[in-house]
Amino acid sequence: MHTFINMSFTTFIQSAVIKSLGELYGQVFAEKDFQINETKPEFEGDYTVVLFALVKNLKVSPEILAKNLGENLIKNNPGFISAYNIIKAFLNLSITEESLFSFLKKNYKDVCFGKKSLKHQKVMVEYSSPNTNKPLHLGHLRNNFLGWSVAEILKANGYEVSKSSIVNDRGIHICKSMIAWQEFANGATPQSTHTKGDHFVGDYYVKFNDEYKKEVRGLIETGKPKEEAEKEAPIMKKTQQMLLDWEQGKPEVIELWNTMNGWVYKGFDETYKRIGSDFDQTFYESQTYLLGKDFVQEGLKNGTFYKKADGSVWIDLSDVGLDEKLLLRGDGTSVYMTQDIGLVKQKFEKYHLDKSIYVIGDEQIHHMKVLIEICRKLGMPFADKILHLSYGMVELTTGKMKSRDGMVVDADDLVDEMIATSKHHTEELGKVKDFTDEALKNLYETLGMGAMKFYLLRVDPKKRMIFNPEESIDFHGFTGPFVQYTYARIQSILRKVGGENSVGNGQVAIDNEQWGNEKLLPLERDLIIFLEKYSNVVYQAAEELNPSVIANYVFHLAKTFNTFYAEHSVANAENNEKKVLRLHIAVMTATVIKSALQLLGIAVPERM
RNA sequence: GGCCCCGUAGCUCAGUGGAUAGAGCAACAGCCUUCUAAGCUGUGGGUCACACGUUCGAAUCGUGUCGGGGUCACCA
Repeated sequence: MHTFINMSFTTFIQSAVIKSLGELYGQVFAEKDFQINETKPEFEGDYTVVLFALVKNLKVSPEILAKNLGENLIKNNPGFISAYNIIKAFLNLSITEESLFSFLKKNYKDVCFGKKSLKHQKVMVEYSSPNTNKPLHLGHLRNNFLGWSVAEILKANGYEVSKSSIVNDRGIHICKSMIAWQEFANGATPQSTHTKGDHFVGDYYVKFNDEYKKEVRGLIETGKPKEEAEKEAPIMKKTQQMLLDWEQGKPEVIELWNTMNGWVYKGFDETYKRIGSDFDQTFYESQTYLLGKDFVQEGLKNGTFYKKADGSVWIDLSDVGLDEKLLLRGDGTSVYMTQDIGLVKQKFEKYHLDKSIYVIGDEQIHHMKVLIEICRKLGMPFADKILHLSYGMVELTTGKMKSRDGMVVDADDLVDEMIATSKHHTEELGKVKDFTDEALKNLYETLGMGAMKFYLLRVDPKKRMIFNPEESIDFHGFTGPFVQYTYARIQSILRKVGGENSVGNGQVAIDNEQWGNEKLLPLERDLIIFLEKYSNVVYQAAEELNPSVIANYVFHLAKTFNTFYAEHSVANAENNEKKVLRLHIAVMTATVIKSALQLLGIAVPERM
């Protein structure tokens, strides 16, 4: 008899316990009535049923309940549960080796292991969303990696995902760098100065702020109050005039705007290519900022909005604990919120989304709350399908990053540094001296980006994180390269065993070998049990929109394999059965590592 | 001030109702004629901010206090 388990072990145990309890006590329980945990390493067993809640409910002693349940579980599932033991009200269950073997045989080289089939639900993940007045920095990297990874995780769970970005390409801040360029550049261009376009424009944004501060200081010295000085600084006045000219479509302003944005886009494209960000749709605020005036009229008509004496339009949200919110200025121009609602509406109508996820920093939690509430009040059917995936700011040990003051960790610089560091480490170790220049370049990129992405994704998104620019990102321990190294070592084993024909994962011919009679050693058992949990981890990561769940899992997996690797030989195992078993474990570990890292946007090297 | 988030080892972080709270880094001591030492093993390091409460059981839930951050724009 062969027990074939077509669900996760935990799920199977859950339903088995429910069935047994029904037989024993004639009562129907749900999953929430008891807990299944993994058994602590100091005890015998693989999974633990925590019985305290049931003891209370059934009014029996823990010992008797555990004994009855343990025996019934074995009786009903002899192919799956081999033994039980009881400590206090913890019922520890051991899984049969037969189940572990059949699990391994079925899944060991399945690249889709852990992923779900299509569920016909459309999700849009909006991320990155840069301003076109400055280059990307460390905070944007967290956003980009998060958005990309969450999209992959959702795909792995069967969602149809499209990635989008809204480019913030208009407004007063864009005019600031335009004015500064007009005033100080003397016609310089990225080409003439050999500067990357986004950096070139960003430099003028900084220049604007320097000049503005200088002017304000000057005005204060002539006796003007600070507030007045800030309003009257000539460069600021010019900028405000430029914004008006832009909105009226003044040709020379539009031309300059197009030129400078073009420079920035060229720079962004380069960076996006290096960090692996891509988008199925790109929205430009210059094309969407007028959206939303229609629904304002509608809202006025049905009484959701109201007009003040100066003609401005508002909504009152005090009934849900929020303030009044302006939607249209007295002069009829719209604000950020108005545009945002217009774009949301357009997105849902055009793409028929089941969910729209916004990857935006936690400083905008309030804004998104207001946005959703207004949609709800307007009776928009998608109001509750909007999700704000908020993440904490990346702060430096020296404080917050400010583009205005140039106090930032620049994305391009950091990428360069990571790649240089991986080159340095690789050369020092000298293991890949036979690589071609092309292969070396790829390896440096794989490792450098791996270190960086893992570093930013291993932390719970909603927590803010602190980056110390003095200490560069590590390549040892809880890092991307650590996990990549485990993968490369497994490939090395496979090359050794598979000989010349082996070109990578799963290429060793072991499908037809006879094995499964040798008793499992503890580390072998741990690895199989841990591999089995991958499906649950992929599911959990999607539920929580949290890639750190994957990062933590894959690190633990690599760590466990490394311990196993140090203790037991695969290629020179005690006998052929052991060798075949360990090859199954090794191949599956590599398969899961590759799959998990892919969900984080990280590639794996065959050698390193 | 109102609302929201956070506080776990020297540092960076896991752990959200279960067994003696875990990793990595840093420090120290070991391990390369045997599948890659970017690795492995071990040692030291904790009033889980504090107090009270709920519970058979609390880092985890509730209330309060202290400390840090965010936000409450006719900026985006």
